[in-house]
Amino acid sequence: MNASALSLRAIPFDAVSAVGVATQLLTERHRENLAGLATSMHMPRRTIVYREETLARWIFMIADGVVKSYRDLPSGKRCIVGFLFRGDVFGLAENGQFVNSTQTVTRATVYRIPVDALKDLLRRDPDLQLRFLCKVTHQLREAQRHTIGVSRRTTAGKIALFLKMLERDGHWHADRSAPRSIAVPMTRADIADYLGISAEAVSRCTSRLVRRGIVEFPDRYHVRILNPAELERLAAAM
Amino acid sequence: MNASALSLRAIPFDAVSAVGVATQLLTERHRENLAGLATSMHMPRRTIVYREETLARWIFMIADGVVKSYRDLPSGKRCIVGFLFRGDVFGLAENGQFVNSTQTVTRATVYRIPVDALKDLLRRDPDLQLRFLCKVTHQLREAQRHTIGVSRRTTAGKIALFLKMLERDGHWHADRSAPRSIAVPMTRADIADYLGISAEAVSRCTSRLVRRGIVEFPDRYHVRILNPAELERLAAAM
DNA sequence: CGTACCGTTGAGCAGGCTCAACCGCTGTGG
DNA sequence: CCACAGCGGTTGAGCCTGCTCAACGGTACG
Repeated sequence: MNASALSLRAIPFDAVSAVGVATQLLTERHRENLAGLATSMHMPRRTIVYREETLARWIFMIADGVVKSYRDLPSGKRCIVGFLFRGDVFGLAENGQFVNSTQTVTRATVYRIPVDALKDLLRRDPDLQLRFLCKVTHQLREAQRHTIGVSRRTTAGKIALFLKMLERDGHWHADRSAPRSIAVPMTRADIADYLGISAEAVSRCTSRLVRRGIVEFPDRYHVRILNPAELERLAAAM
Repeated sequence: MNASALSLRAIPFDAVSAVGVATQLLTERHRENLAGLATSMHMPRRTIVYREETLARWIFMIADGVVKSYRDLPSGKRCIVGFLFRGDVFGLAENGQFVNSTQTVTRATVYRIPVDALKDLLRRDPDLQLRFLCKVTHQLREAQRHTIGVSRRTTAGKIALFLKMLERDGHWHADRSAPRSIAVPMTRADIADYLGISAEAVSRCTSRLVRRGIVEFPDRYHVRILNPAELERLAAAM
């Protein structure tokens, strides 16, 4: 087991030097302890990790790749509550059941930890537990930011905010050889379900952004921001 | 200090008998330990508890009343990320600063706990900390549900979901003498900012619900659900 | 008693949804 | 090797709903 891939990224409770940047919360010792409980799983893209309302015996941590957490509403509409990246945790249960379904967006490496064993470890190691508390708090704030993004009136504002989120959260797996090129690993339909708009609206809006010279798409799964100031303005505008 | 008012309500990780119902997470011992650190504060309605980006030295727990957590966007628009009720925690920091502003919606009793002292306590008492972890996880799920609500297309669906949330979360302070009458302590503008719609849309929609005989408003701050099935249908319909 | 603010309703407009067609790519089977 | 089906993405046409601006009544509070 390569424990160095076991990471927990978040902005700490306390003030640190770099503002607004997620850092690695785990020490080498923490990672070794967790690695003792974890099973590493490699998954091809579009693999269902688990389905909502099934028995939650494990907690998952992402070593690499992207996972989406979603719910299928009674109407048949799908709602993506979050994209999860390297250093994120998922699978926290309610009443012993998963609340969302999760599926890999890209090829992914995921660590699976039995929930009972993790609970024991957290009870024995309050310092490690505090880091998990920090991580969950971080994800709570991310969820709140997502809500703010979805409640934006204009489609352009939602898309702009979404691209900035990808730049912030997804840059750990971005292509290093092409600076300022951001990976967009999900489909347009995924983006639509995440932002609460139709896939057509996503497509129309990105096309307009391209025509206005604000961004460009080298290929379907990468975007380059040409005019950050204008994108920023769109994101800020209500 | 009346420690019995110190509560932490959430749905536990593990399976329990009553599904979907938040329960008290703290034992008497936990409450006493917390009470030793906490200062009780009584606040009139519309009191700012703290402002975003200020130094976060305390964590807050609600003994009674309703608090809103919000952010003012650059455009001047206000976005309410959540309403907080009895048994909720707020003030979890990022980089030593509060991320949102909070204000009381009703008269409220709030416990203020120094963050350093709480951290020490949580380090000494891993079992208590696990309960806080459960609580934050619960609030994360609430935030996700909120996102799903906001991404609903129709105003009627959003309002219906909002009323069901009030019925679920707010019933601890509902008027016992008028069964099935749900307290709506916030203004229409608050509801609008929470749901990401205009105050006019809230007003128009509630009027229509009244005309259709689905709900009635005995007064401005209470609602009675006359046709739960129809409301449910509206909430489910996309 | 006056003054705000909250809530409601109306008129007009714009933006996004729905339905539909079309293109390009991929994988599959004849 | 090619035909075809399926999916993801894009674009167009028309409709609908919620936003904006505006006016007005009621209530709470100084």
